[in-house]
Amino acid sequence: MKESDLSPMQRSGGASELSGCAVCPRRKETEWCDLTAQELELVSSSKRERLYKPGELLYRQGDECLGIYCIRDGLVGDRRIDTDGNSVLVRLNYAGTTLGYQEFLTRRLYRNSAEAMQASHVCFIKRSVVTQLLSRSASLGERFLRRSLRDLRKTEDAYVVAMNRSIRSRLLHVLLVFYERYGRHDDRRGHVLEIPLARVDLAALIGTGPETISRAIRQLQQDSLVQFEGRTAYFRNMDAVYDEIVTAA
Amino acid sequence: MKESDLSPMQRSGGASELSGCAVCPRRKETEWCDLTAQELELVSSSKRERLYKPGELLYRQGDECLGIYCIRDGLVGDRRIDTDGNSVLVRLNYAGTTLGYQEFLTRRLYRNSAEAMQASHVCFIKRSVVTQLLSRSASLGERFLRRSLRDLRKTEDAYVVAMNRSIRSRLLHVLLVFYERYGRHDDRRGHVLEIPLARVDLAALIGTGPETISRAIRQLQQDSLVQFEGRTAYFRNMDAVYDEIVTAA
DNA sequence: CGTCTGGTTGATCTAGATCAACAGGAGTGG
DNA sequence: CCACTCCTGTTGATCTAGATCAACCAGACG
Repeated sequence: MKESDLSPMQRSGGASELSGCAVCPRRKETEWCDLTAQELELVSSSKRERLYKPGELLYRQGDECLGIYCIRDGLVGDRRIDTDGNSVLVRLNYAGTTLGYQEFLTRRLYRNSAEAMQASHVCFIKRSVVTQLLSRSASLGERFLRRSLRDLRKTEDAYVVAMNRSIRSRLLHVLLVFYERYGRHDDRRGHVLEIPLARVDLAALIGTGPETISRAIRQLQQDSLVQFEGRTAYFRNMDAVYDEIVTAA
Repeated sequence: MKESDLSPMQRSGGASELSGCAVCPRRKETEWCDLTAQELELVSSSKRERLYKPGELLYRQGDECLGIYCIRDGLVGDRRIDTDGNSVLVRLNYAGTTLGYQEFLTRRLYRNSAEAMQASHVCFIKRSVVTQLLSRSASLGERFLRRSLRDLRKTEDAYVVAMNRSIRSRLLHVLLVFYERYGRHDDRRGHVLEIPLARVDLAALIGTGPETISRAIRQLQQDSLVQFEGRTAYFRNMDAVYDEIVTAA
């Protein structure tokens, strides 16, 4: 990638219509929720922000961690690629999520790549600033502790699910998770969901290949549980879906 | 289980030859490593300790969390059982590990059962005491943050491995982990390992059934990588083992 | 109008699950 | 001391979910 294509939308800190943590609509959901006005100003004035196109990487597995990323809008996946090229989506990070805090705090190299799954608006706060904040605000550390505990809990659950549920069941599971976040109930069309991922990524998230996902989808349609049209999913029988999640398979 | 068999070895806190956190050989490896003498006395005088036989539970998935457990000696597994009876060993906790901190800090019900995999000597510190310590010692919170980050990292790795390595490869992997902790190099017998788990539990750890483990073991013997005699394993060709771990399969 | 990319389908192969039998202790009780 | 059952582990036979390889199709894009 040449320097010139690097970032048509890149902006540096300071005053810009994109900037201003104080007015960031997501701030209240983040670890930064109880910073003082002064501290916010410190962040606002030093951060960099940027829009990423789908597929672009915020950082690459193995890179050194220079600070912390904060997703203002969009969707970013943690992707791990192992020695034989096998790629797994370890986790999805939604708007309002602080990214890379783990490597930041433990001072290690990034263990996953962070990839924009949708067009995403992301801020970057450099190490020195975060360090300052951590030393000033006692509660910030605690926020990160809670966050880490939550991530641990989720990863543990994902592990158990992966161990003993079928692909079909896991697919239903993630669809349901997506529905809770992005879904709509429309009187005409019923439960509708715009799936935020391409099939390949859906596959990587579940831990399989695109062919298998494709087949699983067809199955769900044949059993008239969920109907698919491109990236749009219609839940035909929500009760049956819930049933199948809690029960075996 | 009748009340009378419950705990022949149970001891209550106070002065006993088992007690005394100040002299606990494991303390330096734990989250409690930099408590003051006074704080240690507080813990020592209020804790309960007990020996658990293999198979016994410290607590049960779904139970309320009343405090924190600390493994002085032995081996304790976090076991998760899902609706259809499928049991998975999510993690192993070695001597010197603080157990149940997650549920303690988030005030939730236990999400896994804690089961002694070997005879284990375990201390219990009740909620009120831990809360006191947390409010006094600033570094204790940070220790738990680091611990949580480490657990997260490990679980994430386990997840990725489970997603794209074969059973055989995963078995080799855990054997190697065990070797690093329990293994010996003997001039006569080479690399020897006393496996700390029964086959069923080895299976639950890897996420399969005992039959499959049995076959995988036989395979490793046929390929003369590892030799087995009951719970003892002899690594015949350590280089080949490492090879297979880093390379594909 | 070719080429590319993302997705679907078909055919085939295999790792691993599942079911069933069995073998060696280890305890228990007569 | 033997007969019994219980428990753990091993083996065999079979079945299937899912991986893998290959072709193909439709829309996007230069």
